[in-house]
Amino acid sequence: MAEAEKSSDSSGGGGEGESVKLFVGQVPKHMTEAQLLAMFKEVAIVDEVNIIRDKATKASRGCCFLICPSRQEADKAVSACHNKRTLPGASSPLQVKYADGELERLEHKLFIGMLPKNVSDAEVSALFSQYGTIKDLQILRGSPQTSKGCAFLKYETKEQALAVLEALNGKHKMEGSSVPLVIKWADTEKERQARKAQKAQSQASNVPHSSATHQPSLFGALPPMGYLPQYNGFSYQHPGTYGLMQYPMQNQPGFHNLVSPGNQGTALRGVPPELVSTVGPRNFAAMQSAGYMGSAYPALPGLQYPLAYPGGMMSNRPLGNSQGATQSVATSSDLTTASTISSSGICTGSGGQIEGPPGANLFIYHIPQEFGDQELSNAFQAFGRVLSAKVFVDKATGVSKCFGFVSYETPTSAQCAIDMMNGRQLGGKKLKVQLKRDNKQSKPY
DNA sequence: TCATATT
Repeated sequence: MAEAEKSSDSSGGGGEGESVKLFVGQVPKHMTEAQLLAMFKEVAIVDEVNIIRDKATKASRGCCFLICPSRQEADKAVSACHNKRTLPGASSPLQVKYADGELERLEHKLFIGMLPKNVSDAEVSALFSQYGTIKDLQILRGSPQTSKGCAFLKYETKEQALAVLEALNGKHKMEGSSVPLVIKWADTEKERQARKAQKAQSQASNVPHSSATHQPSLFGALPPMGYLPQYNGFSYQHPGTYGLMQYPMQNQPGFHNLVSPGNQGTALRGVPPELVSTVGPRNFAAMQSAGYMGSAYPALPGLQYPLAYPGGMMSNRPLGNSQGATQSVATSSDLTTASTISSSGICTGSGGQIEGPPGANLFIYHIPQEFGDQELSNAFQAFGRVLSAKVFVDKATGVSKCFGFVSYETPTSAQCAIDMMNGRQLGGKKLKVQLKRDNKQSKPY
């Protein structure tokens, strides 16, 4: 209080002193923004603290964002705090890092597409240095003399990147090329992972006939990705969501067919009416079993992306970020909804994890890769009422990490499960079943 | 290999 401590203000809106957002994890849920601000101000200049809260309950989610006026200050906060101290009530030390997408934003990194195959570093360099100082340039190559037609480039400042975007994107043809360059902000790490996950998913859905003996997986029934996006170019897309649908293939008909009938009206929006009957629930199953999946769709017009990237010519990442809001790769709770959960009214605890009393919670390792929450729950329900079952998955790829938790109502059930299941062969490996470690020891008083 | 979370 008192001192008006502004960062080097200078004049109007120069592109200098960009503020930096940090993500902080392992923040005890009871701490206030004021407390956190006071704490972080001891090590760096911090303009703002925002606790991340549950949308519904407003409860702290145990993490927050910090806004620092410069990279220098942000780095001070990181080096002073990250893994350095544990706040009272937290189970492990503070995690302080650049928020998602922040590093990329600060690097002014661009993706350049539609480069000629035979382009040289010198040519690209010469062209792009007209607009600013190149800090880094990588042309993706298949062999030393052939490019893959794209590159990544970092400029010193955002203004330089904006200048080249304005000047060249979609406008400039390089020698030896018949199409103009495509220039856009490079994907953030998160976007890349989302893309990767989708690719993985589409690969999985491309093996139509492998389900002879085992139970068909949810994704096994999906048509290959990339068939729907074109329709977003028509007017079928809900107008209110159009701008956000950067990866429209998440509206997969196969997926939504597994959702309750009441949802299908909205689930299928974006699909032209004449197609609904084709991919509708009943016919879909028939097509699937008849092995039509590979051939039914390609007859549709315009199936190829006009460009290597969906999103095409537009460099549509604004200043901060945003989008990604709709980019859920099928989450475990979606799957839970979709699968037949009926069995025994188990709550698999999607969302907040329900813990049982002390001694009633299990940690399980070597869970078969293909197990989800529901399968885990099923495997352990013989020994008592399962309050929750959670398999941990890689956030980006959706791949199981092969460990998880099961919580029972009573320690007896848990012990029984250990006796019966520990060391039991399930899938390829032997399960390891043990009591979950208890993190919260004594209360501080 | 123990609940890690990005308004």
